[in-house]
Amino acid sequence: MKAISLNLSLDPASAVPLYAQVVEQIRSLVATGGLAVGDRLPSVRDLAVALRINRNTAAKAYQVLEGDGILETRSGQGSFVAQLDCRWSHAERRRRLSALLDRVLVEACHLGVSFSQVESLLARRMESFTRRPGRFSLPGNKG
Amino acid sequence: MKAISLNLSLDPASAVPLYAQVVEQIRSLVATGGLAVGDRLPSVRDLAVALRINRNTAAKAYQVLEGDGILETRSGQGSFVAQLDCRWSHAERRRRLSALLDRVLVEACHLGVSFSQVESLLARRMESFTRRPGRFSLPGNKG
Amino acid sequence: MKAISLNLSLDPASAVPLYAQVVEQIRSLVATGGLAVGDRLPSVRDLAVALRINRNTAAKAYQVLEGDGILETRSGQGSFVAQLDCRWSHAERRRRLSALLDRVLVEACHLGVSFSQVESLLARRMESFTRRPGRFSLPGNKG
Amino acid sequence: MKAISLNLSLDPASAVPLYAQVVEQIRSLVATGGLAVGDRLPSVRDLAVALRINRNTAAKAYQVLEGDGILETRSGQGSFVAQLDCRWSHAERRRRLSALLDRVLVEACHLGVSFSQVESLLARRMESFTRRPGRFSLPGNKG
DNA sequence: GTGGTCTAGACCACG
DNA sequence: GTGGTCTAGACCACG
Repeated sequence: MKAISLNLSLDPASAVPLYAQVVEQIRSLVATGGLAVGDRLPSVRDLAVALRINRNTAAKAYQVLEGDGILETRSGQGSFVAQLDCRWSHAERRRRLSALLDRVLVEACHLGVSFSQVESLLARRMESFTRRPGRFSLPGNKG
Repeated sequence: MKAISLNLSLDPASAVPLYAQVVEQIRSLVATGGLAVGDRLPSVRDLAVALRINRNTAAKAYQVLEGDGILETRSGQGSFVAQLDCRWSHAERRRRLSALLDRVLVEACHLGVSFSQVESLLARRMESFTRRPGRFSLPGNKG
Repeated sequence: MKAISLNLSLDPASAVPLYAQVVEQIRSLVATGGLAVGDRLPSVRDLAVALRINRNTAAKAYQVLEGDGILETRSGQGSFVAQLDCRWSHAERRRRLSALLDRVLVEACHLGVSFSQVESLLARRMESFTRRPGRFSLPGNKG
Repeated sequence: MKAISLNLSLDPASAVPLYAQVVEQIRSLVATGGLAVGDRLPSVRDLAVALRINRNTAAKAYQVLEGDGILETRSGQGSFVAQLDCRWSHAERRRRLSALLDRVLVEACHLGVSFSQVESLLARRMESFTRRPGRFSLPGNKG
C-alpha cells in the first residue's frame, strides 16, 4: 500500500516547535478529510527528508499523534490514520470544546469583535469545512 | 489607588510556562470584566508573593501583557488595565479569529462532536460571558 | 515679570520618564520659538500643579535643562530661557548632529524608506520649523 | 552554518542599558550592511562570553530585535537576520521618521547649526551609508 | 514603593 | 548546542 504524500508547510521561525506544527497540520488534514481512516502516512524517514527536518522531529510528531489516537503504527508496516476512538465521555468532550471556545471569546473581546460577528465567522468556517468531507462526516459521529 | 487583588491559580507541572499562565488568566479576567479599564493590578512584588513565584517571572507576565496592549505600566505607579487599542485592521481581526475557530472545528472533528453542537456550545459560552459585562460591552464594540 | 504658561502634554504610560518628557518638550518650544530668550518659566511648584506631576519631577526637569544650558535659574526670581551658549566646538556640533542623523538613516533602512524620501521629509519638516521663528533665527547663529 | 562574529563595544557606565546598547548596534549593522539578510548571529552564549555580559542580557537583546522584526530565531539553531517586514503603513513610516527628524532639528537649533548645514550633513552621512550596501539597497526599497 | 536591569546559576525542550 | 524559563538576590531610577 502506497503512502499518502503530505504537503505540509513549516515555519522554522515560529515559536511553535517544528514537531508541533507537523502534529497540528496532520490533525487538520485528518479532520477535514485530506487524510482518511486507514490511509498510510510516509515513513518517519521519508517525512523528515520531504520536510527537511530532523528524523527525531518527525518521529516525535508521529508519537504525539499516536498518543492522541489520531494515528496508529503497525510495526514493520508504517503509520496509518486510526479509527475515531471515543475514549472521552460526552461531558469531557463538551468541556474541552468549551475551553477552546472561551479562548476564542476572550480573543474576540480583546480584538473588539462582537459576539454576533464571531457567530457568523464560525458559520463561514463550518461551511468551508463541510465542503471537504473528512472524518467528521463518518456515520456514527453525528451526535 | 488601591490595587485589585487577583485570584490566579498556577500549575507548576504544566508545559505552559508560569508567566504565560499568568498572562492567559489576566487576559481572561479583562475580557470577562473581572478587571475593568483603569483598574490597578497588584505590584510585581505583591503578585510574586501571592503566587509564590519569582519577581522576574511576574514582571515578565506584565511586560507581555503590556506588549499585547492589555496593560499599561506607569513607572513608579504600577500597572493598569489599558483602553482597548485598535491597532489591527478589521481584516486582520477576522483572520485571527478564523484561525482560532478552525482549531476549534478540527478539535470538534477529532472528538466526534457535530458542528451544530459546536454552535450551541458557543451560544452557551457567549451567554456566560455577557452576564459579566467586561471590556467587550464597551460602547463602540457593538458591530 | 509674568511667567509664560506652558502647555505640555505628558504620557504617563510612556517608557520615557515624565521628567524627560518635560525636558524634551521645553527644548522643542525653545527651538521653535514657542519660548524666547529671557522668557520666565513657571515655578517648579506651579508647573507641578499644572501638569499634575510630583514637584520633584518638575524640579528635575528644570535641573536637566539648566545643565544643558537651555534655562538659567536666578535665585529668588525663577527660571528663564538662557542665551544660546556656544560651548561646543564646530567639530563637536557636527559630530553630535551626525550621530542623530545616523540614527535617522538606520531607522529609514529598517522601515524601507529611501534616502531621497528622507531628504524630502527633512525639507518638509524644516519648512514647518522656519515658519515659527525661534532661537534658531537669532542673529549670530547662522553658521 | 557559521555565525558571523560581531564586534560590538559596550559602555557599562552608560545610562543606556547593556541590552539596549546591543540592540542599537546590531540594528546599525543590519542597516549598513555589516550584517546581511540570512546571516547567522553568534549564539546567545557566545555573545555573552564575547561581551562579558550575562547570558540573559544577551538573550534579551535578541528577543527585542526579534520583536522589532530585525532578527528571527529558529529554536535550536540560533538567530538570523530577517527579511525586511513591511508591517507599517506608508503613513506610519513617514510619521516615525518625521518625529526623528524633528528631534534632529530641535538639536540643531540648540547647537546653533543652520538648517542648510543639517542638509549637507545629512547628504554626507547618506553617502557613507550607501558606500556599504546593506538592507537598504535591496530591490523594492527604491522609492 | 514602583518597575527595570543585571548577574550567577540551574534546568528543560528542541533538534 | 540552541534558546527559553525560572530562581534568588542585588542595585538603580523614578516619583
